[in-house]
Amino acid sequence: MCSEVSETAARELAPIAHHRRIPVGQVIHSEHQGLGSLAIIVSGVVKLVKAQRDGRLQIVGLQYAADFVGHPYAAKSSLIAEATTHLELCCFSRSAFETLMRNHPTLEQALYRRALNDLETAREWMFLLGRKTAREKVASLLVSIATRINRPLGGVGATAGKMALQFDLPLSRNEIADALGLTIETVSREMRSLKLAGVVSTAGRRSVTVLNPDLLRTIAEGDLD
Amino acid sequence: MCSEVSETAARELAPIAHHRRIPVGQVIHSEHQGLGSLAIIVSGVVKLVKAQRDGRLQIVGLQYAADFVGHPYAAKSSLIAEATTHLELCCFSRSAFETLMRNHPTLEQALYRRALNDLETAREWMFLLGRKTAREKVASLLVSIATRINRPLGGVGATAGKMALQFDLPLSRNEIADALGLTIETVSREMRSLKLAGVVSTAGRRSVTVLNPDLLRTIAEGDLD
DNA sequence: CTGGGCCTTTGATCTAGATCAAAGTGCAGA
DNA sequence: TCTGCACTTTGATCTAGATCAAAGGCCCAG
Repeated sequence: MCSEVSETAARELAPIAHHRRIPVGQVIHSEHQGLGSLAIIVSGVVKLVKAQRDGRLQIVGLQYAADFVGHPYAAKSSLIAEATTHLELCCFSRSAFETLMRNHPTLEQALYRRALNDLETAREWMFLLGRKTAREKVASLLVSIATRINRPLGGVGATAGKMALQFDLPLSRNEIADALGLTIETVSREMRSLKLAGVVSTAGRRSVTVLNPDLLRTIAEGDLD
Repeated sequence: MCSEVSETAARELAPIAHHRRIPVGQVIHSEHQGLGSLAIIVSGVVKLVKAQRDGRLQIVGLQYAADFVGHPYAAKSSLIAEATTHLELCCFSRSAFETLMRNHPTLEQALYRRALNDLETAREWMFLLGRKTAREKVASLLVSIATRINRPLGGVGATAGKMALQFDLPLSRNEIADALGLTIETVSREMRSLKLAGVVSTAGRRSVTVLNPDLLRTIAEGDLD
């Protein structure tokens, strides 16, 4: 059930893997004593948070099923990784994994490509944080979540750009605010505005239905208003 | 004169490298027709820009001497890379470099580490864009530039955290604004404020002298205001 | 099924930084 | 050395989103 990272290397990966279940809110690894392990997410969502002494927070990454959490070789990284939903992980000891990596170029290359993807995603988000309006930010997050939340292990490029039309937010309003560089009040108001515009509807605290995916994407891209 | 990327692989790298001089403002590669080449910066500064149809810009990365521009394997990346100063590059054809990479794990690993560094830097910047005040942003950029601008090829970890006390900004006010998610007027006002506070002084449009590096760093970290 | 805490929404007001508008001023070219 | 203009500074005003404040309402424990 674990992996699908690479082809032949997967066989050697399996023996050193172990499965873990993690409750909401638990910290996977924090600061640089993230010593422990590397992991692939089997199900659930992990947020990567950068925090400052004074309490300011910024979510700098969301990892979904099939994504990696933690980086081999990475020295520092002052990040906290925390489960935002119930989580199933497939964990590897860092040292065992790095050893394996050195012997399997395909594995190393797969990880390298993931790092490049993460970098691209981070830079996309930099544009959002620096230049988008609150409304565009909220719409963008919804598109991003809808596009990634239901993609199962394996379907990396296949279902590209396909939005889920109904899903549960993996984040609280507070976490959404910390992902978008906004306050929770502004997030709430922009959600309402999108509902009034008939773009989405909600039920309970977490459930979202996308009524007009094209419009949602248009708003997210800033091609409107 | 080119490289110092890795140890033994450097010998094979040299033959496929060629040197290029680039004037200010020239685009190195753009969108995904960045077909051309990968490059190591010998001297000068490159900005990585993400742009939207409506003209909004965000600088999502600055690359200095010894840094790589362009990523092997990278499929997409809707980025524009442009020289913000006069530039000397050491270029490699993408295909030749990738072939070489496949045969030299040390090279691949070196690139992987660079990608992880870029990722860490991008996430640091996400915090800045999402959660710092204008004053903190400007101070942070000055610290960042002062720390990197004079570090020559090779001195990666050695001079870590050491700020140059006098340097020329590699960016115009407009570029600074696009890096920080601000307007040029706000940048100007915050610069003045830092000058009035005796933290820095300026001469001409580009030259900056850091009068109080500790205070500058403290302001950047948000431990003060 | 029911009470209460906590997350969320909604409203009123404030403000950091944007926008609009005019002067300066460094600097490349004549 | 001088001149033109793009870049930058400075000032006045506006506004998107923050902050402050007060209900609601979801959801879990009992």
